[in-house]
Amino acid sequence: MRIGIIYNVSGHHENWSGRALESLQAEGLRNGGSRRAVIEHLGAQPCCHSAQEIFDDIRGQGKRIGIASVYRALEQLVELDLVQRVELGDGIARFEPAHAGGEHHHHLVCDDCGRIEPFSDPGLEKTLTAVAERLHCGMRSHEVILHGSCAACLTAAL
Amino acid sequence: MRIGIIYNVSGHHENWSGRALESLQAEGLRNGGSRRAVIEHLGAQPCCHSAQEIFDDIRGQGKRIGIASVYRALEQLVELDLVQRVELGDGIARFEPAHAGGEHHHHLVCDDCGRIEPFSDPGLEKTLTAVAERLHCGMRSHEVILHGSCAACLTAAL
DNA sequence: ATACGTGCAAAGTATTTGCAAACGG
DNA sequence: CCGTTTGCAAATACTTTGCACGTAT
Repeated sequence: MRIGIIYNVSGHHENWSGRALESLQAEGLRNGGSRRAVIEHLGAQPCCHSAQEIFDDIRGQGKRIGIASVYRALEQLVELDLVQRVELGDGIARFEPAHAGGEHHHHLVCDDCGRIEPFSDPGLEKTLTAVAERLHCGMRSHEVILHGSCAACLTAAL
Repeated sequence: MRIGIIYNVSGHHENWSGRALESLQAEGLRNGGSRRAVIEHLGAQPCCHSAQEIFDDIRGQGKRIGIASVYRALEQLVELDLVQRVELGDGIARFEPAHAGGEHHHHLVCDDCGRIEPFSDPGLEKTLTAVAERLHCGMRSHEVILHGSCAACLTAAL
């Protein structure tokens, strides 16, 4: 099944791109066109996208870029904790800006229509922190995936 | 990084294999040697394994099996909700018996040593149910992945 | 000037598919 | 028997790597 995207969460960080570019500069990395294009693309997205989607979109803007550069940029950004890599169960890795504060979101995958719906829940975050505490593990990130039917498919099934 | 396994959760369902074989029979499916071998292997494992690991283990017992049969069996079992497919962030799909009752577990991935530690938490399950309720989604399964350091690596780092 | 960044093409893995032979009921 | 299941090999899909050339600093 093809997995698509539903944009329901509007609050993506306004200036994640700027922060990311600064972080790279602080690392002594240069500012070539491809990595910058990937960062700008990610910063404009409210939810996760695959390397292929990012590549296609950037090419669609008429820019010349290779898919290898997309993967290389993503790898570096993940390494610096600026990007979170997400695997939702269809064998394709997706990537989205990692937000430092409480703007974290998770994903609901609709097994009927394949769409991805982001959601967030403060109680869930608190519970996860408590669980990590109990396990005595140094939790650096976490990821929750709900599988089922999205609200739209549930309604349509009536 | 290579991801390995830590076996810390002992309570895997005693007779999952039997139930799975019955379900297949009820579906009118036949009982060939390869699918049965995959089911018996899964039933004996406390945590998730990749298709390649399952294949290697079955071959190691001297049985003749093709990796395509492993993938085909897993696909059917996932379809019937007898097996849960899990992706932990390294691009390899893993599979484990899906337990109907409350014996569900989740995964802590140690980013230092690569091991996978299963854990369970009743409070977490309740929170997830509540979240699904609030989202009005028909939740059929869910998956939580914690990334960080396992207790052993935290201790070693002192 | 020099080391890092990039595009392309080739290689590497994980997974799926085609097919003829083997097998279960 | 007849349709399912299987092993093998080939094909596919996603991702990584090698390398020569371009570019930022």
